[in-house]
Amino acid sequence: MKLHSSYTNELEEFKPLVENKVSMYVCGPTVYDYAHLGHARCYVTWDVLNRYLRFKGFDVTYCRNVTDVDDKILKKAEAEGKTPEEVSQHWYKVFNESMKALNTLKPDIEPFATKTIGEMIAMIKELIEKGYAYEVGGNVYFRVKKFSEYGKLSGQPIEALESGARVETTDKKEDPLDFALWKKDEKHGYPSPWGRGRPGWHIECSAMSRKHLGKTIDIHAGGADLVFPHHENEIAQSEAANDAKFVNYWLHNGFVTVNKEKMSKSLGNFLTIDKLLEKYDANTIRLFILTNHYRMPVEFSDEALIAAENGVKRLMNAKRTEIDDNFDITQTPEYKEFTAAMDEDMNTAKALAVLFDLANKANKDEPHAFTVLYKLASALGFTFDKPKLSEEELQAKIKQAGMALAPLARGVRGDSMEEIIAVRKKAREEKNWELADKIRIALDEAGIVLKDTKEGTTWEIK
RNA sequence: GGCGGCAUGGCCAAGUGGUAAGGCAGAAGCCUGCAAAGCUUUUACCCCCGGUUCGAAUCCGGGUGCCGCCUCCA
Repeated sequence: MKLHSSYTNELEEFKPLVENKVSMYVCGPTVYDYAHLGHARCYVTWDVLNRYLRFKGFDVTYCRNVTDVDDKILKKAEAEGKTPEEVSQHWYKVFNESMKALNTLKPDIEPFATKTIGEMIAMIKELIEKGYAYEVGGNVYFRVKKFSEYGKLSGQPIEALESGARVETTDKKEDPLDFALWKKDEKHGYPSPWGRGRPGWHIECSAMSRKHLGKTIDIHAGGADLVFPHHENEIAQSEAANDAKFVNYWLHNGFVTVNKEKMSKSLGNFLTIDKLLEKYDANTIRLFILTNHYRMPVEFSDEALIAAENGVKRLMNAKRTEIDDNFDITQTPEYKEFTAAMDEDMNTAKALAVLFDLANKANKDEPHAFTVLYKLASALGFTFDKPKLSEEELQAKIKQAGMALAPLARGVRGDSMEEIIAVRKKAREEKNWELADKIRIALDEAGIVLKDTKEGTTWEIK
């Protein structure tokens, strides 16, 4: 499999450190607000990588952190009169629900920053001992110029960074480029050798990654906006502290855009996952995301989501057969096309074309086509399960239709689908098309779709 | 200003040297009592100008337009 490394800016053959095992770290959310479509894109993209590597037989350890110590959390807590813990716990729960609703696999390890403070402090101490960091009045900074390879990920010459660096008037830093490892904070801080304070954002990932996955890992992924400074700084911290290469494959996803502009909190042009899920299901959002290559920008629009929704219908409407687990899909040309596409830096657009091809074949009764479709689509995180309705919800729908029908057809009580279909069948046999159509419309309005086939009439929930 | 990316039919998009996958939308036909679903058919001078080549959407040079990062940000 080839992956695009942000580090070399080239496609590279993926070779894990340990054969068949993959360690993968994805920068997780700062939990203080709703996640939006941009976040969904990120986490769905890496969910697909995670799933696909497993599908290929790799033993993946997927770690995605939760940043629960941050200025924004403190600010929110203050504004709402809550503790920072209450705020982060609440929004973590919301985030989790969104991820579940999007049908992403739960990471194997989901470390919290607040539970890794000890490791962060230890790492900062190591950096100070090695001369890569220094303390000034309760703050600790990383000495950027000391790390000679600084800028290698973002491709920025150090001079360029220097001229653009922000100089704060109150700053006690030796150099404007230096960034904080530890910030003094008497009020909400944690005890440390430098007094009470909080960790800087970058050290969190370095420490959590080392704690859970080791000094050198296979894959580190995240949004393209994290390249600089976040990932650049992670490299500096980790490699300076560990004397070892930090990450073998740096992977970055592109943004979701609105009117060609990046969707972001600050621009206010975002759509939360919550809101989105009210209108579109997880498959639709996933198809919308996977239609584009993960490194390219994706332009959001309702038109695009509706197109994705219709595409999902095509997949879901494929003629279903029993899944034959004994059938070896790896010998099929479709499997080969699919994996060839995915192996080429996750060419999901091409992989999707194979899925549509399989749907067409299933509809033409090609044997095993649905089995292959089901398995390949599942590898991308699509689900063929219908949204589950409780018995009560289903009864409510049937009753709604039954009530609408009662005045039209004597004897219809609307107790069961069998009864309603039988009434319609009789109407059709009597060529009473008007009644037959009204029954179909009433059911449709209640969210139940009828399909007339040679074998008889079937129904399903919309 | 520094670094990086993108420009393919109405919309989305694949495609890195041999005359353009796929999806959505549209049109026509089949099927159907009518539908829905499905099946079949159907629309491209690949941003512009040069160059290399027998041959370029694909390589090189020069333009034009758009976007991202350089500050918290997926």
